[in-house]
Amino acid sequence: MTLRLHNTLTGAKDPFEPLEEDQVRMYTCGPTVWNFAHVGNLRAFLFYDIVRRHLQVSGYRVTHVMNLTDIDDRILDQAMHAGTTIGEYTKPYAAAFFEDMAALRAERAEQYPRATEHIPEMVEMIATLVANGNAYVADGDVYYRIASFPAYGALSHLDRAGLKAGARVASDKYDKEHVSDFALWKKAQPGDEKIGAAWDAPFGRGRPGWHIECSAMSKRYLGDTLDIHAGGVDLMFPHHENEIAQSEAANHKTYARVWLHSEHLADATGEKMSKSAGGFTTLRDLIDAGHDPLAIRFFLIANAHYRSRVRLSPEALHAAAEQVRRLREFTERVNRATPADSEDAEFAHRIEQVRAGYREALDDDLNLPQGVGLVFDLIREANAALDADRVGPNNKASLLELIDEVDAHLDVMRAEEPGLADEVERLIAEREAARKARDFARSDQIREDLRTRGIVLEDSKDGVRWRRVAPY
RNA sequence: GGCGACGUAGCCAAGUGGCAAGGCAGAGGUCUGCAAAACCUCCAUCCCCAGUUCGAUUCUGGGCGUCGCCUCCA
Repeated sequence: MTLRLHNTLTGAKDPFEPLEEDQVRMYTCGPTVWNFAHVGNLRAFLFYDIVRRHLQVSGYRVTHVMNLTDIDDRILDQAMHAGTTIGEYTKPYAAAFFEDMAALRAERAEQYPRATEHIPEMVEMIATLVANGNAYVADGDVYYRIASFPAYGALSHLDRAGLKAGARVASDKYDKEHVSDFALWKKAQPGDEKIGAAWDAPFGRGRPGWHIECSAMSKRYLGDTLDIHAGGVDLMFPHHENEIAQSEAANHKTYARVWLHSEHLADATGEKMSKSAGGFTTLRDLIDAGHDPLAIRFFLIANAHYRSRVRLSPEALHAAAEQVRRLREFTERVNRATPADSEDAEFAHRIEQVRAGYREALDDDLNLPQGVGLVFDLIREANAALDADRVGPNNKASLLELIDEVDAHLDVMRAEEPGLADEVERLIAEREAARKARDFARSDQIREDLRTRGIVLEDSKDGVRWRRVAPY
C-alpha cells in the first residue's frame, strides 16, 4: 500500500507523490516567538514530526523547513512595553521553543529560518508583486490586490462574497482598495526604530506583513514548488490562502502540491486553546504538574488522529502515561528475554500481521491511533507467549524489529532512563539483604521510601528491577 | 448570516454496509512473603427520527447537541 495523505486542496486522501522521486520538500508553519508555545501549538509541531518521520520510514529524503516568526504586532507591542528590542524580546522564547521540542523528542528540521533574517528576500518578492500588478503601494504601505488573483479562496473553499461579509473589523486607518486586501509591507510607525523593527525598502522604510515571510523563505530554501505544506487548521485562512496568492502570482508555479492541516487541541472546557483568549497551558505547566514529557508526546500524537480535535485533561494524560509505561515495560521485557528453544510459527505469523497492519494504518493518512491499537493487541499476546516460554530467537528478533518500526514514530520506547543514583542502588542492595534475612518490615520500609521519591521496585525471578514513576 | 467538522462504553478513542479495535478507570481470578508487573475473565443494541437495503453505527434526508473557520491564532 502506498502513502495517502488528506490534501486540503482536494478534500481527499490523495496518493502521495513528490516532485522528485526520492526527495520531499516540506515547509511547516512554526511558532511566533512572542511567548511560550502552548500545548496546542506543540500538537501541530509534533504532527509535523510524525509526517517527517513517516516520510523517512517510507524511504524519502526529507528537507524540512520550519519558520520562526520573530516579528509581528504582538511582538512589537510586547517589546515596546518591555522597553527592549524585538531581537532581545524574542530571544528567550525562541530558545524555549527549541527546549520544548527537544523535551518532546521532535526531530530537528533541516532549517529554522527567522523572518527578521530574510527581509531582503521578502522585499524582493513584494517588489515583484508590485511590478506584476498584484500589489499596490498606498502611503508607504503595500497591499496585495486580491482582485488580481482569481483563484483566491480555493484552499479554504471560501468565496469572495463570503469573505466580504466576514470582513467586519477591517475598517481601519489603512487605505485599501478592497477590505480583504492584506498587507505585504507596513510603513514604519513612531517607535518602530527604537525596538529594531524597521528596514529600508524601495517602497519606504517599514516592516513586512505576516504572510510574506513564508512565501519568501520557503522559496529561498525549497524553491517555487513545495511537495508538502503543513500547519494548524486555523492557518488555512487567511494565512495559507495568502501565501498561495503571493507565491503563485510571483513565481507563476504551483506553490504547494499537498496541504496538510492538523486539528486543534481543546482545553478542559472543550474550547480551542488559544493564546489571545488567555488561559492556555504550556509544556512547562504540565511538567511542573508532574507529567512526563514522553506521556505528553504520546498523548499529542497517538491519543487521537491528527485531523480530529482532542481535549486536554489530566485523565487523558494519565491514560497516555500508562500506555507509555506499558510500551516501555514490554520493550524491556523483550530485550532481556531469554529465547525459547523453538519458534512459534503461529505467533510469528501474528507479528507479521501486526507489522503489516501498522504500516497500512500509517500509510492511511498517518492513522497512528489505529496502528497503536494493533500494537497493544500484540503486546498482550506477546506477553502471554513470553509467560509460556514460546518465544524463540527469531520470534524475539521479529518483536524487536516491530518495536523499532513503531518507535520510529512514537519514539517513547527506547528513550533512555536517567542513571540510578548510588544511594538508590545501595538501598536496593540493603533491601535485598533484609529480604534474605526475612526482615520484611525493613524491606517494605525501603521500598516505600523509594516509592515516595518516584522509584518503584519490582521483584522478579531475574532480580530486582526499578523504574521511575510520578512521585506522590 | 456564510462555510465546515464532529456526536461510538464512566473517560479517551479507532473503525466498517454483515455478529463494534485499542487504552484508561472499575470488578473478579492466577502468580507473589506482601506488592508490582504480567496473564485470564467481565464491562457498548455506535445522539434521536425517517428513508435506501436481505442487512446501517457505517449511505441519504430531517432534528437535537457540541465545536471550528469567516478577525491575530498551531
